[in-house]
Amino acid sequence: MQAFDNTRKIRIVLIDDHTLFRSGIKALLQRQSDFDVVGEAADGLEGVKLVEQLRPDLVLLDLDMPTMKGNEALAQILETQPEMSVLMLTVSEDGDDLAECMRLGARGYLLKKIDAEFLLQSIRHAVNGDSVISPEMTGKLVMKLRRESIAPSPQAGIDSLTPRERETLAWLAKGVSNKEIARALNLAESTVKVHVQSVLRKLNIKSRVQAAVFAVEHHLDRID
Amino acid sequence: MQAFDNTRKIRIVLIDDHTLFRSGIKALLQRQSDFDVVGEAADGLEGVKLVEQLRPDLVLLDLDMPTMKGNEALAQILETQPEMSVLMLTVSEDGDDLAECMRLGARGYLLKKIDAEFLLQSIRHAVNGDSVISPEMTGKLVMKLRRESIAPSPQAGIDSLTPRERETLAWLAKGVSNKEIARALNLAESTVKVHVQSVLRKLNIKSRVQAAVFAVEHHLDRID
DNA sequence: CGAAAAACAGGCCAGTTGGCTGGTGCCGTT
DNA sequence: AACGGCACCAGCCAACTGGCCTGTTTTTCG
Repeated sequence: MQAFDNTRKIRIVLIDDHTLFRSGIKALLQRQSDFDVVGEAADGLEGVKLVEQLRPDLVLLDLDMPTMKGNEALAQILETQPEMSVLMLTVSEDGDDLAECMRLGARGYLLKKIDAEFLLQSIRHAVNGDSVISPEMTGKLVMKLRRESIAPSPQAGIDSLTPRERETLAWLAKGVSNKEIARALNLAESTVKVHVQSVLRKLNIKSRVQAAVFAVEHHLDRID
Repeated sequence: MQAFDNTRKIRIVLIDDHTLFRSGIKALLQRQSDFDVVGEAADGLEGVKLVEQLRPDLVLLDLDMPTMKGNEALAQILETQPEMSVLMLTVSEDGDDLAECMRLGARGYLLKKIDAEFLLQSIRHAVNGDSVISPEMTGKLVMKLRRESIAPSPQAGIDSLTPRERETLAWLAKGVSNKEIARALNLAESTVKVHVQSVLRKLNIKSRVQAAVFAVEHHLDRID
């Protein structure tokens, strides 16, 4: 279970745009004999560079930051260091934020309202390779799972859809008619029909109903 | 956040086939001033009856038991008391066990190797409506999520659907035409149309596409 | 039992969809 | 300049859908 060499301190990098918050967390972590905050950054861009330089054992990363959003920073960090333990530490209780970060490969997702002890324990879990999620958010993850538990589908064709086709599909999944989609996208109905046709052909399915189901199952039903 | 009336003790039922284990957990819980173990059972069958009699605030349920498996017991409990907080407490680190229990509606999934403090905290989280999962297992849940997919939604009209209408809806969600549904269910097409009409009316939606999306989002797209 | 609910069936009609052919213009690559 | 990909638009037609009508039979339940 103990995958981490516990004779060495856990080297941590802190990335958050709130200076005061960083100070507090840093003080809290430094009180622990086995933690060492080796660097901090106030935005994603700076943070990514810092992580690449310092190669810490763990990164605490805020989601809502200027210049580079936390999820982008997460993606960049994992691109060069796929095994890095990154714990998201955020105020966002949005299930989509949670899902996106975990899909990207975050080691955990913690809400800022957790208590100190939970944070400390979570960090230790994380460096040992476990995933941690705030209890308030676990339910949302379960919800995602329950919804998405049904789908062996033509995943392949999904990439071949053009932006316009995706957009049309998203509207289609709302259950509206071609005419209404045309009005929404400011197109002729005939154009919408062409797009729908393309979607059906590319996904190798037979009806718009199946297209709608496909869209829902692959989260393509949001219009951005 | 505090959904639970904390002036009252949390009434707990313990279901596990290992007597010694039950005794230990019971002793542990009784040491807490806010916990009260009101009943225990050595197998699922007995446990389900006990839960229906006692209506506790929370159930600790083992997965691996004789006569009735924990997941069956879970399903039976939730059938009569859908809001019951059931925490699975098991040795199984199988991701599929985890996923099945959470899909069925368990409030949490805890490994027996967790420490006492974590169990106590988890119980408190659970009665407050949060979901809890052993950190070692959270990663497996995330894995499931990364492979599968999404969707939130409202509507209580589900209950008003008759069995035949549900069946029709399930077929509808496959994307087939009324004629094909008729063939599948051995009905006249006109009958299928009536059922579809009823579904649209009862769910207060406008098109079969929306009905299909609804079915998928509510897991009504399986034909039993 | 008897009433109510559900399931079944046929038909009518306007509107929509699926599937097709053929056309225009734009853009980036070659 | 030629090419392919994308977005756009028009029109055709058979088939299907949504909505609504009238009924009958079966099931459910007080």
